[in-house]
Amino acid sequence: MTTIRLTNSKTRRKEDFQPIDPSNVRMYVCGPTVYDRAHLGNARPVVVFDTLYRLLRHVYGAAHVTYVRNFTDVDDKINAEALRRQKAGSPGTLEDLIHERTEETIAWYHADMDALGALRPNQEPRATEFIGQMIVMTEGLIASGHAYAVEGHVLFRVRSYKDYGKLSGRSVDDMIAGARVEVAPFKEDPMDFVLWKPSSGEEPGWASPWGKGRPGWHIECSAMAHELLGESFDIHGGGLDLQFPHHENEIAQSACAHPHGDFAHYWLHNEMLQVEGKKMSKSLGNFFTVRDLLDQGIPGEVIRFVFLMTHYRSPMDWTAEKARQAEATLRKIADFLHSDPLTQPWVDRNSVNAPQEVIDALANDLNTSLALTHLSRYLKEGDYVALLGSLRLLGFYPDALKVKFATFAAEAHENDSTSGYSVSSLGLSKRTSEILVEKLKELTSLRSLAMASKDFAAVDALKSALIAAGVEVRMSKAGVELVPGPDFDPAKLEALQ
RNA sequence: GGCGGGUUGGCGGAGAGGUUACGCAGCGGAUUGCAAAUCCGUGAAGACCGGUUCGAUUCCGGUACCCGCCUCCA
Repeated sequence: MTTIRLTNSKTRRKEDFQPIDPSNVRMYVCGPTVYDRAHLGNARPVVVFDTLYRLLRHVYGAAHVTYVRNFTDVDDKINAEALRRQKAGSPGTLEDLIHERTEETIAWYHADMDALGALRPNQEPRATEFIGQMIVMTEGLIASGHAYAVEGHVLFRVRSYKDYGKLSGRSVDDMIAGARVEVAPFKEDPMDFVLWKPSSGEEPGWASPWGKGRPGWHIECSAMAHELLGESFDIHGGGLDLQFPHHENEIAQSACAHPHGDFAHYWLHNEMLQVEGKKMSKSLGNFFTVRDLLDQGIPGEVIRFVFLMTHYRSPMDWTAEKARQAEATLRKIADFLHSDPLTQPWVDRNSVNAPQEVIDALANDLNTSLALTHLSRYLKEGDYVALLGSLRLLGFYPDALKVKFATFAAEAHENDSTSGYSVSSLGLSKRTSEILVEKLKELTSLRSLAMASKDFAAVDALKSALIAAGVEVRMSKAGVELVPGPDFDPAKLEALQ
């Protein structure tokens, strides 16, 4: 069996992955706060852990992996948006409006992440469905002396957990020395963090032993991971920015609440995303969502491919140039997949496996970049089976690639014995195809005239016009081919009429 | 200030203690009415200083620079 090796943030080492129970490998990944469309940075951990999920399913069997990713639907930004809508006259209670907002955001999230080829996790719990468990856990922490209630708040007593700071390599004393946070006066220790806080009149809240309130951010993941995966599970993932304080606090809560378990055995953190060399931020004006890219016509497969080009523990720079390269490669792959079926070996697409070297690349701490290198080689060598298996493992669907990326080609060919036209059309309208064929005929006849007269002016004029419309023009002894490229604009083509 | 990560050829980006990464771009050639596409070939690297070693871009230490986190942003 393939041994998966993963860099464990907990030990700062690359380790052999040994599941607690190979018949039920369990992974928890911190999901989004559902207050708005997912931005591109949100998508990186989704693709990273989707890749790991697919690898785990490959190695242990699809039925033996449980992947949980939460939706954080308790949040000040959600409340603020709901309140804004209420004040703008939307009907319904504040709770209704909050629910409406989170439902709509979750639907967007699903649509956007589906477009990236990410499998849905086995479970996607929402914080609001686990408030009871959070309260029970908080009560337990108070009872065992790890937390204290004060002024409607419940705070975790950081000093009560000796390993606090171990995951992120920080000491409580150092952090206090360098702290820039304003400290609430009722905290015993400046680093103590909130498990429960009171809700004011217009904020959503739940009844609790400490009055009407809502949970702190960190407790939800501890409570849901415990409920769905148990006291100990295998992998906990998320973005590097969550390592501190979020994951540190999760560990502290869980370890103290469930002293017999040891929470997550392997912690994985993906590095952050940049855009054209800079941090993506609203203030720099380089902030965009996954939906923005999709709407610009950049397919999800391109986004996924660009992500996979960079190792997950390196910062990834999103650039237009990378998107261009990724798209060019996907087009080549699609053209190859779309080539004459008779030249390709017959395989059952749904069962073909990736070559071992691709599995090995992923098993070596998710070396997706190396996996893509292998993939390019299969393309170059025309190894249909290896390519198909690799695409599947990496989360690309051959049929979708063909529809989105395979070239439409209108081709006129002639030789001594035959001449004719062939059209292969995917994803273009009938009208566009017809115009393309018309232009092809026109170009072909102009060209034969020019070949005799040696006056190529008319041919070149038509050729330039086609190129301007984003259509690649290929002329050879065998005939003429028109291939709409990435910049193809049907409107410009039609204007040539 | 504290903590963590990084620095590979024009650009992107891997592996491996000694032997070509690879992709894009470039250059040369084949091909073409001209191009495009395709194919063939090709130059170019390991921030800096020191150590370990027969040998380091790869291991260890230091320096410089860059990035992130410490602010309920993945």
